[in-house]
Amino acid sequence: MKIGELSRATGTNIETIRYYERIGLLPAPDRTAANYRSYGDAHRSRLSFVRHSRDLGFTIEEIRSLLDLSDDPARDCGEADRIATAHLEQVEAKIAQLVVLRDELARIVGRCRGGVAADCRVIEALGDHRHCESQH
Amino acid sequence: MKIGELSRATGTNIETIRYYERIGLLPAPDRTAANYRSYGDAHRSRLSFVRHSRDLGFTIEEIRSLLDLSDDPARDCGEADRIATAHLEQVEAKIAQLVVLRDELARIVGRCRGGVAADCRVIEALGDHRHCESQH
DNA sequence: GCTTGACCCTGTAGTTGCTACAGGGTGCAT
DNA sequence: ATGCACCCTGTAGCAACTACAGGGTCAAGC
Ligand SMILES: [Zn+2]
Ligand SMILES: [Zn+2]
Ligand SMILES: [Zn+2]
Ligand SMILES: [Zn+2]
Repeated sequence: MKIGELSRATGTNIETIRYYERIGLLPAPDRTAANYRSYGDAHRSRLSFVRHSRDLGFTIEEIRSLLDLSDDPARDCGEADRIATAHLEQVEAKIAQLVVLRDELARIVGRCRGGVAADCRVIEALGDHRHCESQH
Repeated sequence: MKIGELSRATGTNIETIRYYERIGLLPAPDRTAANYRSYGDAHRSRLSFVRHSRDLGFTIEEIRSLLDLSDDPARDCGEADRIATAHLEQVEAKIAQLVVLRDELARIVGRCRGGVAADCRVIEALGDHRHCESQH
């Protein structure tokens, strides 16, 4: 499989595939006589793992650890659990933070009654946190 | 006011203040004989506006537009409203996306029963989106 | 046999919003 | 005069890509 096929098979940008190779997330594949990268099924499933994990929000370093783990099938899977649980907690924290932001923004947007910038409640609210009802 | 005082007054890193000046978000202040930046109240309130807007998640370019608007008090404030409303919608979209992610992650994490990596349901789920119940 | 177009290669620079130096100058107290 | 806190410029780093520039390869069609 050439890089374009792998790209289509996994929905990954070609430049991203080369990037993953450069940072050591994907192993360097064999090359054809013309120096083209030549991938097999193992590459495809490894890249799918990476993309799916990225889609779920894991960082590259987290994925690196998860790949190390799955490369070593006899190891205890506790670390995978820890990484995934920590990530879940981060997502929850991020949601909580965005919800506070959303409520504050909705309050701010709702105050605009039109008119000139000098009288705009939106601009006033952005200039002074004391108009806010939440910490953020 | 020297840059350190402005930094303390607004809770902004000194390097960040210089960065904002470099990208044209804050006007270059006067300098003392020793070439130190010297700020006044107008700078302080402009920087507060910037920081507060950043805390609310606006991008630098959005803040640039908002500042242009507030520099021109006779202009109609409709654009401020549009920027803030668009940003609110983005925050809502991001929350919705993270909620989907959180639910999927919670499902994945909940499936780990311990044991070796070869049998881990977390690693299995990360490798194959077909185990997922949502699009993400 | 020669061109056209799709594909591939390397290497580098750009994105966002900062943050962290390195290597130097200034100002005040002891 | 020497320490220390503070200031200056300029550059490089972070995450995770993305976008070229400038070149090579290969099969199809004329
Ligand atoms: Zn308004
Ligand atoms: Zn606020
Ligand atoms: Zn497990
Ligand atoms: Zn999935």
